[in-house]
Amino acid sequence: MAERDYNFTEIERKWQKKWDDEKAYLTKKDDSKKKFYVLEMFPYPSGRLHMGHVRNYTIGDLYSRFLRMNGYNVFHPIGWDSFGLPAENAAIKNNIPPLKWTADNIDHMKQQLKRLGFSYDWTKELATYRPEYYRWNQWAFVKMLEKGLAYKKKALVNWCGTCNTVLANEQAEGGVCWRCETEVVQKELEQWFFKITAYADDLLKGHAELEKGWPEQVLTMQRNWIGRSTGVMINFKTESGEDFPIFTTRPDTVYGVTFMVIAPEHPFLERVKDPKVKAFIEKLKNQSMIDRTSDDKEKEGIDSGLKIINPFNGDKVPLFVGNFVLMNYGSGAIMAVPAHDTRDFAFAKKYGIPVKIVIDNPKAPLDVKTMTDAYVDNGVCVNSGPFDGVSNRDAIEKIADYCEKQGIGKREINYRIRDWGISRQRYWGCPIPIIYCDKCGAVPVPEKDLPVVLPTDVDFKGDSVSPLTRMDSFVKAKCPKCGADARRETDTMDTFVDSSWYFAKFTSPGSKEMFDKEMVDYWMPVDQYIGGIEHAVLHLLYARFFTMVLNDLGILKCREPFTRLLTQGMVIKDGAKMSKSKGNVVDPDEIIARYGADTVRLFMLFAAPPQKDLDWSDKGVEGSYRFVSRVWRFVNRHADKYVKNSAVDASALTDGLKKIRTELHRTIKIVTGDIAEKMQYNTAIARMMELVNTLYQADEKEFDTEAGKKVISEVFDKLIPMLSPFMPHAAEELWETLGNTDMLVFRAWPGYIEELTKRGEIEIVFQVNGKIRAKEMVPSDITKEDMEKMAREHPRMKEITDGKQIVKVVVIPGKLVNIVVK
RNA sequence: GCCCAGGUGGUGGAACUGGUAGACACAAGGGACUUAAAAUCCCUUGGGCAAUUUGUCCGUGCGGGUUCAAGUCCCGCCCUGGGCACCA
Repeated sequence: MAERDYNFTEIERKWQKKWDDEKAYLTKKDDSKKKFYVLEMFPYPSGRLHMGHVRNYTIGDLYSRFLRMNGYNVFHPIGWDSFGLPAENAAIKNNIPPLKWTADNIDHMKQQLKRLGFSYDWTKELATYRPEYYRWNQWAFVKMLEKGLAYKKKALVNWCGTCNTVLANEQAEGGVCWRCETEVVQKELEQWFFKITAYADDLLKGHAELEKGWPEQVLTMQRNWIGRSTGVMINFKTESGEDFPIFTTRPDTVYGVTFMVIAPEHPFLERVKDPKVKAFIEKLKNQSMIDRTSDDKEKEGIDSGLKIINPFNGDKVPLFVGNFVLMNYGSGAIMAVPAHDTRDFAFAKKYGIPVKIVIDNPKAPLDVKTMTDAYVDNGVCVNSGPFDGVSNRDAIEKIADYCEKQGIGKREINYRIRDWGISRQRYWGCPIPIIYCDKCGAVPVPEKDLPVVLPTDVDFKGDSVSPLTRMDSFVKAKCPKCGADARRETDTMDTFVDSSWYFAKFTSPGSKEMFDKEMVDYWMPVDQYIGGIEHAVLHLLYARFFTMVLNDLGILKCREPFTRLLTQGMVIKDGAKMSKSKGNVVDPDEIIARYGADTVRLFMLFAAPPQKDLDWSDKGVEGSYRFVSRVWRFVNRHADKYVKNSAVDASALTDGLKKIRTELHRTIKIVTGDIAEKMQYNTAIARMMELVNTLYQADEKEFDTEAGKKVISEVFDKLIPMLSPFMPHAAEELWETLGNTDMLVFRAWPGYIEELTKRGEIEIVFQVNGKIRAKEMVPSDITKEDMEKMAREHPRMKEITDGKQIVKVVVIPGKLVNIVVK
């Protein structure tokens, strides 16, 4: 048969159109099948797809196609996370309206996704910048307001001077902006917050459900971020008898308090008159958070001159102002026990504060004079009044009990996580549906008036102030309560709000309610979510929070949105993440033009397992192309021998054909396992490459025999469908070449016959004292006894063991014989 | 400092619950085809030593250990990547 060129451009276009025409990926509710929701994190429409996207979506697509072929009703949608700063920055810089910029980018990237042949149900496409989407942001906001889960407060917030907006704590980790890495400063502003702290415990408890399906690392990161700690709020007293509460996790050390430390922002300090202390407080307040909390920063403090009284022993101790105490955790002040806390110890040494031991080491009694560091291990209470002699572990509970009984304190749980600040002083986002009235205050926009539409006829003056603030037509409004003239909120929502529920919206993008109940109940939760690990405490935490809130509102049936999570590695080149600044970006379009989408997809799956970083290699891509071409050539060369559904007569096979058949069935078995259980696509491909190598090495003449034709037909019937999730276009074309009229996308995943996966002959190893001394081919059904006999009689083995005493013989069936001699 | 993950040829990466280390691919070398090149197909390829088939020793970050047998398990260290780090 004449060999055809592998014209991938034409082939790929042809099949993309056919899939479209046949509505191959359209999804419907179907109770006869098990549902499976596969989702990749939706992209921000930055303008062009990058390799990270291609990898992410290829992994999801492979899995979707595989599951579809295995009889699942697969839901695989895609959309656009299309609010956010880049659009606005582009507007300021190039004078393109954000709406146009965004819509154009979406158009372009959509074409790119289509060119890659991903099996999305495009009828479910959504974009967060559309009013019909974000009106539900607003609706949810109002609901949360009603439930007390959204509120406004004046607070110290993270301000990024480059982005000109406030950031949530999760977005300012390490004191820098998550987007542009500018150092974040603290500003006091009126801001809207979501009360994620109310769900801190739920978010932690939910982890139990996720342990099977989420990477341990992500759960750990979330656990650390939430930072639950149990302790006691103890009421110390000021000299004038006022309460001075502090939170501690170590009530067992309360008798060892020799000073207290308070945050510089604490209102309690307003009474300080000493100018030296006041100056110090001002200095600290003006330091950025990164300065104040960076690890190499020395702990600094000053004696405020005020004294605090310990309710346990009446000790009167100095109150210091310290740079390391945080206003927004606990009560903004701490008790300090230098003898048993390393930080307190260092601070006490620096400022000459006494050290008082209250937990002694039973094995080696402590001495204040010779201590060089705090004693932080367990021990026995001393100098602790009625608690002397109690082990400090027990004392923690006993002293907590005592506090509660005496009314000088109570048990409390504190969290590190703070409420989620969602106000952004930017234009290109979802308007916060609030109207400010002088009489009625902040009034939510009534449901019937939603959505508050973001005006698109805006004028960027080139400054970085949100144009909304200057737009009278937007700002001026009537108070929904009293009808008086009022002002609209001009801040927009954090774009992480948009992405906190989009996965559920895919189930019914056009619904009249937030979701179509039937559809959302049917599809949710997402069974397999795929994306980068960088969202571990951002998107993934927010989305869980939102899902819980919507669950409590009765809108969602599930409480956890993502049953399983795969965090895929980055695509790197020359040892670094692909980025414009490093100049190591590879453009997907170029590679598709040169090798075709199937090759790109194959390479993405072959070069590394999904969880690991993937090293881009031009040569490696060529290798993938070579494989696609090898398959192409082989099938075309032997297409004329294909007989559909021909039954192989096992007894009529030559050894060569038998081997091919065994390898075929083995391959199906291994590939199926690699995809379904291990999610290890690189080895699945390697295994198929081996099979193709076997086919090439076979004696071609055999394929012309009757038996040969049947074997080759069986190979095609199974190999080509098996390849189709990896290289869908080429597989369809080859399938059609064979004269088949059905499409592989509707075909079932090939099965295998267990009996046929067993090789007739296997190689076993003979060892002496664990060292390999000989190898032999034997029938695979050889008995243990025969193996041992062969090993003992093998001339080489005899030679080595000759004259030595055989201590023991270990036989592992089908593997090896080890003769142990002395 | 603490908690994870990892360290395997020149390279990316394989190796089931301990049982032939290096699958598959890239690169390199050789051969076939070709006027030539590309493409393609085939072969070799962890290192050392000796050699005719072949034999033999070393080898999965380092040092110990358990075991008939260790990349895999245990103990101690080194390095890389990631997370957490004044949260009281």
